[in-house]
Amino acid sequence: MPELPEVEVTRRSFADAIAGARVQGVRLGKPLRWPLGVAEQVMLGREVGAVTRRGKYLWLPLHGGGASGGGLLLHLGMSGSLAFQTRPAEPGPHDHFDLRTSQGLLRLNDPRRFGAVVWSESLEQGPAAKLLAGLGLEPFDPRFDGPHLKVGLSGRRVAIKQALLAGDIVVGAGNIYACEALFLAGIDPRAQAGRLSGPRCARLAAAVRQVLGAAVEAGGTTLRDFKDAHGVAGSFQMQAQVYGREGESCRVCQTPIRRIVQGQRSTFFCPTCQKR
DNA sequence: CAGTGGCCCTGAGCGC
DNA sequence: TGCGCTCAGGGCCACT
Repeated sequence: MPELPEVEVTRRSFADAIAGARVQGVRLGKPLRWPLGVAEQVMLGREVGAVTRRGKYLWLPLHGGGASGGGLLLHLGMSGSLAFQTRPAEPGPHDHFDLRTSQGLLRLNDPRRFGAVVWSESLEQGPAAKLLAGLGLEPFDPRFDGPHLKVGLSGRRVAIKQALLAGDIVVGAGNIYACEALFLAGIDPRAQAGRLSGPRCARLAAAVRQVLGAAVEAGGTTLRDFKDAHGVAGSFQMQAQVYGREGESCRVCQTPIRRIVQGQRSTFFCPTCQKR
């Protein structure tokens, strides 16, 4: 479900509300992708700091407790969402992590359980460091531009769509936004990554930033169940040009949108507007 | 080292 | 109504 925009929208929706809260307890449901890796006792009484995001991960620093550092690294996987409630409901069958605090309950709901909540001593060490190590630049980092993309893609024989999705050059463009960015840039998703010209790399870098930025502003994409931490749905799906539109006509040239499979993921594109 | 595919799970939708 | 199949917004890891 959540790509960078959904994760960012989620972050913004509860960061202020939880900042400064004291941890009062933890509840675990079924196992997520990895074990939490810390005893509840370690977190009790700690103060929640400023929630940050790196790629599709959220970092929830937990200060104090004598031992100083530490925090929780969260990932929403394919079907995860966070809710922050001041009047907590009973946990449902897919509520697999609760952080009870003095200012409300942060709850992870994740039917497929590809998501994760992992304790780490800091972002720079422990499990967090390892998980974030291979990530590319943030799309809104000024260093992410055409030349950076060109260098990252050089020598790669995979299709540009798969190279974007890999996240080691630029993070955050998942299956929806990779398709949308390639449409916006007029690039065929099957084009060989390492063969993209400088100008096309520049166009693609701009398109990635534009699509992700627009999606954040629209509150993310709600295909079926994405909601922010206060239960608000996104609306970017309304402006999707290609994703999920197989057989429908291109909004620019009326050619039917095609769906193909790349690396076991669906790709949607306009065979007329997007060129190799 | 780049590239490929399996796998971790549950639920929805569809054809029969 | 029920069954079996396919597909779904991610990404780690083993293997070639």
